[in-house]
Amino acid sequence: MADGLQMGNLSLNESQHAPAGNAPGAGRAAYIPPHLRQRGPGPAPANVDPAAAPAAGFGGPRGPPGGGKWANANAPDFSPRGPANGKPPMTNQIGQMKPFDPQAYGHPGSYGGGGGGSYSGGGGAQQGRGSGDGQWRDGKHIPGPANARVERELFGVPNDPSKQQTGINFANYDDIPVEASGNDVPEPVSQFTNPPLDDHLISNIKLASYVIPTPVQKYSVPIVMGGRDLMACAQTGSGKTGGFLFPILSQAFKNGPSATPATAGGQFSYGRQRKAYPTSLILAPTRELVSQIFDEARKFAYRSWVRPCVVYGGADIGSQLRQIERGCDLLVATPGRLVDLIERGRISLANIKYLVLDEADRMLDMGFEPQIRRIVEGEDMPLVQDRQTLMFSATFPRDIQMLARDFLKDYIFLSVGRVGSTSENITQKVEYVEDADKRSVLLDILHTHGSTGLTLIFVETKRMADSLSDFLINQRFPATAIHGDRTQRERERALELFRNGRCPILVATAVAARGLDIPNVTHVINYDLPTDIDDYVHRIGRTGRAGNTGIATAFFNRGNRGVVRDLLELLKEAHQEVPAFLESIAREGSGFGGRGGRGGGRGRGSNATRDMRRVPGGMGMGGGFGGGSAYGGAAGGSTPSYGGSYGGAAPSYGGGGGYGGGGGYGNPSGSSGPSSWW
DNA sequence: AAAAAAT
Repeated sequence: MADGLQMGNLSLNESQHAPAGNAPGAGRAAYIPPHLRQRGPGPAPANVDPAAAPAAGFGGPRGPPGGGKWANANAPDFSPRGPANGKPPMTNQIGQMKPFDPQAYGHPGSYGGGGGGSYSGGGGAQQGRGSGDGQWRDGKHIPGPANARVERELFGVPNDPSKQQTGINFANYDDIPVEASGNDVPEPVSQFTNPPLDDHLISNIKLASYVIPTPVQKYSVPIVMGGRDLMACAQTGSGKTGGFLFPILSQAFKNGPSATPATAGGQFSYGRQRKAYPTSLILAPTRELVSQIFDEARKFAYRSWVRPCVVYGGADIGSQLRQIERGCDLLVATPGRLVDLIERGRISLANIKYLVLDEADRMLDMGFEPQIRRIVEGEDMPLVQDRQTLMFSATFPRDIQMLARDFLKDYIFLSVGRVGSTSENITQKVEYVEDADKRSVLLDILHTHGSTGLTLIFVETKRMADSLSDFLINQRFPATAIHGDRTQRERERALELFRNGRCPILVATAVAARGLDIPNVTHVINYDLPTDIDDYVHRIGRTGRAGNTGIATAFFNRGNRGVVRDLLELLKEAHQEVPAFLESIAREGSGFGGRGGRGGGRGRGSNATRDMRRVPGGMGMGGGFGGGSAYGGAAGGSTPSYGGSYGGAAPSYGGGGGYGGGGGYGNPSGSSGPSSWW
């Protein structure tokens, strides 16, 4: 529709996206299978010179920088700032998740019928988006002008409870144990100071009212800034997002943009170049999570030259394309949509300096491994030694360990205490409730619990989510629902209604189980218990965040006896009260093995959050899969040690025949079998 | 078994 018009309009400004400069290795595109990679002469470099690291990525010239060209502080500012937030006029564009805030979002109506009309109206479309509107000029970072309205939108007004800060300096954080292992682990930092962090970033951190780094951040900042790869077992509420955004953005602010590879689109050089070359890529499993990370990125990129972008499915791709065209330095994406955009030739990964996989275990659970491998190994992403890779995962099962081995080099392993066990911020209750009684028990709880805080109710099916929220609404409770069969717009609206407290009761399926950081969730109710204890851990982790306390109630009956043992173990580990019926049902089950399908490995192999590189047989099960030969005969398939220092059995990269042995690596059962190994 | 995710 108005697409063509807008493209045309933009083209005037986008020509500068034409490749400039000459990036080494830009021609490399051929897929190199994992088992042939990283096999250079001997171990990967034990350490990367912190000073040298950025040189590979940021630092090169990039014509007029993306930010500078249209969000130019010097450019004449005609027009009121287009879409109030300066974003593309789309209805379900990420970040537009606050439809009720006219101040922040202007007049949504004006984009409805008019389509691109108002959008293409001159400079309006090209105003700063409130983030990433600074520039890089003459080797210097020139932050854009301050903008009170944008600041309010991004950071909220001081003391606004609806913008309660999350993931910040609560004394309780000191109780969260952190374990770092690997070669030459850098000393953690204790404050947001320069050095090592860039001043502009620090000022944005201050605007966001972050005072003291969380434990993850204390470690991740020096690790990432030191050029090291990272595998972190941590939850979102632990400040994980800042953990990767801070060092990445700080380096970017300090070193400026990197060169765009010259080859890009070289053989298709007709027309203008509309391909974007982000320097940082963050992958996450769900749209909502990606959206949330993007919102954080906008905060910390405020007034900088770095332009954050977001892409995900279910939303209009046209507006996402336009967004990307206007400059895309840091891209937050779900895997499917990213692959789509790569196929369309609109995004190249050749310039990636930082790759972040967030909620990696969840992404594998959701079957994203092929897409992730394609993105990381099958496109033009720089090789593992030419980029920095950070993986975050709540758990560290074998398939994640394998991913870590393939994607990371000489990484530091960080383990942050898991929600619900090491922190006792969450009071867990388990009640015996038959299915038929669940509704009335729920009503009791909702009546008693009062109106303070938000209540998140988890159910197992989408149908149940709808019917339960209908039921609650009929009972005059302000409820709404979120699940995968709702449209993206409905999902975002539901989440926003919940966040801002208009609908303090949210009925959700697994879509909301992980990663979402919603302040003020005081009560999580597992109306239906999940069959996987990891899911349970994630769900209750939606409360008790940022050092606050929360309550988690679970309805348990015999239909849930599959998780009874894991649940029992978890409650004990978290020093929670264990109801007698749980103990006795657990004993009933022990008769026939009690561990249903896959119980055996749980809690050790599957839930592991330890650095498995030095654990003999560490990849979970002693025998490993494929007869133990999958990794060249390494006992238990433990991750190869780069230094070869963990004993003879572990293959080191330089060791001849390390991978050869069983020939198992490329074997499908080896690379895709982790979930079916039992 | 269900859910999520590109169309």
